[in-house]
Amino acid sequence: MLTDKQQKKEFKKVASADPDSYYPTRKLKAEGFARKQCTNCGMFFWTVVKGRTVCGDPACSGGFDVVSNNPAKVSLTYEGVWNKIVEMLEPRGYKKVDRYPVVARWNPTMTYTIASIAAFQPFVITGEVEPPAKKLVIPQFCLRFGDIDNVGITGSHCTGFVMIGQHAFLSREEWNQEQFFTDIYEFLTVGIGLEKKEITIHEDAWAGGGSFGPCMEFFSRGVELFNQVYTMFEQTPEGDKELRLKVLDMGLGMERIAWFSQAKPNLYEATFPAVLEKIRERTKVEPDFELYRKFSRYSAYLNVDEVDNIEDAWRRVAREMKVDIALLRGRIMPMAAIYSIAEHARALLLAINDGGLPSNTGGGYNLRVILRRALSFIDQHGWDLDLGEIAAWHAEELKTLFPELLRGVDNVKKILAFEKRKFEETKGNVRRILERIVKENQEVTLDRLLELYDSQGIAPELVKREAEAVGRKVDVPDDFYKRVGELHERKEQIHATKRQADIDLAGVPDTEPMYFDDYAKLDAGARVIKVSGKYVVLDKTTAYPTSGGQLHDVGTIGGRRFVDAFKDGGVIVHVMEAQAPFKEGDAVAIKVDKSWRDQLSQHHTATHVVNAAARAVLGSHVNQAGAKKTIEKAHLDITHYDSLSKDEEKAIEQEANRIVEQGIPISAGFLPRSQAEQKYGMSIYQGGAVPGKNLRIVAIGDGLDVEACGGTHLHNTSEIGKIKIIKSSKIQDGIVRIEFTAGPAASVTAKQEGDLLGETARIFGVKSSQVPARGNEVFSKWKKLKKIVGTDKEIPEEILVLSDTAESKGDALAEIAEVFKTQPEHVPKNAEKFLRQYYELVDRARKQLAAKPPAKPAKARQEPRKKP
RNA sequence: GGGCGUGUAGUUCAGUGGUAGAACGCUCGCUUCGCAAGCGAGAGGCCGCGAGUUCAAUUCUCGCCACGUCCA
Repeated sequence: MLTDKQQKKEFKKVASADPDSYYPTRKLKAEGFARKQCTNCGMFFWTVVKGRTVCGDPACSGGFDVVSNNPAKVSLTYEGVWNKIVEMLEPRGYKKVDRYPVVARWNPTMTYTIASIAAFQPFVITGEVEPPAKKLVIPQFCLRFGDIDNVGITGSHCTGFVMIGQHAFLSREEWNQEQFFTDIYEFLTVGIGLEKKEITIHEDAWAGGGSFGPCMEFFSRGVELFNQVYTMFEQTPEGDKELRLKVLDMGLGMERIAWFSQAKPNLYEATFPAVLEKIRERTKVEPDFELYRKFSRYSAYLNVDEVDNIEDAWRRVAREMKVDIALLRGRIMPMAAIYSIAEHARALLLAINDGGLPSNTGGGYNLRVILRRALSFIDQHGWDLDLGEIAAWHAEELKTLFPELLRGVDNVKKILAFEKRKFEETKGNVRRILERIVKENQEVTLDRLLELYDSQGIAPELVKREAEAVGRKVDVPDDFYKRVGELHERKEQIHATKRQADIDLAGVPDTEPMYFDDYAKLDAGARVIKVSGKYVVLDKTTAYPTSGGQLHDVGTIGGRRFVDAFKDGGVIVHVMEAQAPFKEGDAVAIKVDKSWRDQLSQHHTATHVVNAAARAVLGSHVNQAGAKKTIEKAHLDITHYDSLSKDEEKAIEQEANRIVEQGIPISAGFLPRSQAEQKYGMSIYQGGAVPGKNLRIVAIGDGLDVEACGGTHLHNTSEIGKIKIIKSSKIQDGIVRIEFTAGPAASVTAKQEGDLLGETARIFGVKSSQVPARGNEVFSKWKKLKKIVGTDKEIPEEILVLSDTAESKGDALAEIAEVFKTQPEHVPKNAEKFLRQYYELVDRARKQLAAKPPAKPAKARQEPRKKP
C-alpha cells in the first residue's frame, strides 16, 4: 500500500496523462478554457487568457490581488455567501443541511471538525450510514490550529471558519462529475459574477484514508477560492478499484468568498464587521486601511510556516512597500491584534458552545493556546476588552446563521471568565519567578531555560528580555524548541508497551448477540463453535461482553460457570472457570446470572441519570468523557472546567435521586443513524463514536437524557433504587470523575460509611451524629495544648475535658473527614491518633499543674476589676 | 495519552534526620491633631495525604491527592 502522499503523486501522473478521463474537461472546453502547463511550477491549469503562462498560485502569479479593481460583480456579505450558495444549489437538487458540532463526538478519527466532509466521516463515506441527503450543502464551522501565528497578520488565516460543503454520496450510475463541476463553476460566474478570464483552474489529485481521486482547484487573483474533490477510487490489495459509493467533496471557505467578493483589505473585515466596529469603539484604534491594503498584498510573505526568519520577512515586506519598518509594524500590529482577538473569540464561542473546554491536555490545549494568545494581545495594548463580551457580540452577529449560539453564550462567558482568572494566576507566577531570577542573579543555563519553559510555560525570549533589561546575558539557542521536542521524545520511548491476544480466532464467524434483541432474555440454547482451553465461542449468546465501559456478564454454559466474556472483533469469547468438556457442535444452554446483570444495569442506567443531573446542575457544557460500570461501583467522567465542590456533588446527587424518585420510563430501540441524529442531535454520542447503520437509542423520559448506547438498561428509573456519590476528582484539566454506586451496591457503600462512622463514634464515645463536633473539639484542643504544654502559660481547665456534643444534620462522615483533612477510610485511624495524642498532652498538663500549683495570677487580677 | 515542576503561617517564599523561619498582611500598644510611616509586642503551622526506613521523618524511599505547565 502506498501512503496518501505517494498515492496522490502517482495518481496525479496518471490523471494528467489522460485528463479527459479524469477531469470535467467537457464543460471547461465548452466554456472556452484551454489547458496549459505553468512555466514556473509545472502545474497543469485551465484558463481562457491566451497569453497566460503561469498558474494561479500566489507564488507563481505574484501574490494576492483582491483589492485593486476587484473582479467580483456581486458583493456578498458573510451570511450572503451562504444564502447565495443555497439560492444557486437548492434548485439543482442539493439539500440544505444544518451544521454539525465543531467537537466531533461521532468521529473516532478526530477531535474537532476540520472540514465539511468530516461531518460524514467515517461511516457515511464507507457506506455504513445513510447521509441526510444524497446531494447536500452545509455551512460547517470548522477548527484548525495549524496557522495560529498567522491569524491577524496575513489577513487570510483563521482558527475557526465556515467551510461550505457541496457534497454528494452516489453510486457509479448516479455520479455526474461534469454536473458537479458546472454547479460550482456557475456559482462563480453567475453567483458572484466573476468573468471567465479571472478564473484559473488547476488539475490536482487528492488521497486520504485509502481512497483517492482527481480534484480541481479554483483560483482568482492569487486566492484559492475552493477545491472540488472527486473521490472515486480506492486502494485494495488487488490494485486500485472504482468505489461503489463515490463521494463529492467540495469545500469552500465562506470567509474567503466574502472577503473576495467585497474586496475588503482582509478576511476579518468582511466576516465580522459589526464586532470589529464595537472593538474599535472601545479601543480607539484607528484602522489604516490604506496601509493594510498595501500590506495585504505582501502579507503572505509573513506566513511563519514558510519563512525561516520572521524579521527578515518583515524587512522584505517593508522594502517592497517602500515604508519604514518601525512605522509599518507600529500601525499594523495593533490592527493585527484586534483581528486576532476577534477571530479567536469567535472560534472559542463555537468550540465551547459545542462542548469543547480549554484545558492543559488533549484538544482542549489548542483552545487554551488561542485563548491566551487573545488575552496576551489585550494585555500588551492595555485594552478594555473582555473575551466573553466579544463572544456575545459574535453570537449576535451570527444569529441568523447559527441561532443556537445566542442560547449558549451565557455559559460560554462563564467558562471564558474562569479561564481568564486561571491565566492571570499563571501570569502572576511567571512574573514572580522572573523577578527572583533577576533579583537573585541566578545563573540561567540552557537546562534551566528548558525547565522553565517545559514545566512553567515561561518562554526563553521572556527570560532573555527580563535578564537583559538588567544587563545580564542569556543565550537562547536557535533550535531551542527542537530541543524541547527531543526532551519529550527520549522519555516517551521507554513507556511503549503492547498487549497481545492469546486465542486464535481465524475463521471463526461472528457471534450473534442476543442481548441486542431482547435485554430481558438471560437464558438461551446455543451451539458450541470453538473451544480452546478455557475459552468457548458459541454461535449466539445472551452474555454481554465487556464493552462500552460496562463489565461483562457471568453465568453458566451447559451448567459450567463462565467468569468472563469479551469481544474480539465480532466474536464474543466466554472464559470458563475451569476447562469444560465441550466440543464443537455441542448444543448447550447459556444462562446469565440475574443479580449480576441487574446490578450492572442499575449502574449503567444510573450513569445516564448522573450525566443528566450533572448537566442540569453544572451547565450545558457537560458531556460524558468516559465511564465504567462494575459490580462494586461505577464512575462517570464529565467535561467540566473546575473540580466539584461538596455542594455541587450534593446537588448532583440530589438531582439524580429526584430523577430516580420520579420513576421515569426508559425506552431503548434501534433507529437509523441519520434519523436519530436529526431527532435528538449529535449529543447522543455521549459514549463516543458508535459504528453501524442503526443506533440503539436509550432515552430516559422525554429527552431528559438520550444516548446512543449498547449497554444493558432498566425499564424505569425507579428500578435504580438509590444513587450515592462516593467522591469526585479532577482526573485531568477539564475532566471530572464522579464515582458513585446504585441499587444494592449503594447499600453496601452506605453500610461501609456507616461502619466507619460507627467505629469513629465508638472511639470518641459519642453518637454518630456527634462525631464531627467532637472530632473538631479534639483536634482544636490538641492543637492548643501542644502549644502551651511545657511552657509557663496558663492552662485553662476547660481545655482538659471534652464536652462538645453538638449534633450534625448532614453527612457526618464527610464532615469529620473534612475536619481531619483526610479521606473517609482514614477517619477512624485519625480519630484514634489525635485522641491518644490529646490524652497524652492532658496527662502532661495535669502533672504540670500538680507540680507547680497554678498560679491564678491572671484570674486574681481580673476579678477585682469586675466587682465594682 | 505522555513528560516535567510545585505543595511549609492569610499571602509570597526560605529551611532542616532531633518540637519550624523571613517578608508582607493581621491584632494590640507607643509615637502623631490625623494620615502615611516608624518603634515594640502578639496571634496565626497535623511542613498536602498515606505507607515504609529510623530511637527519631516536615526532611530520605514508595504510593496517592491537589495545583501548574509543556508536548502529541
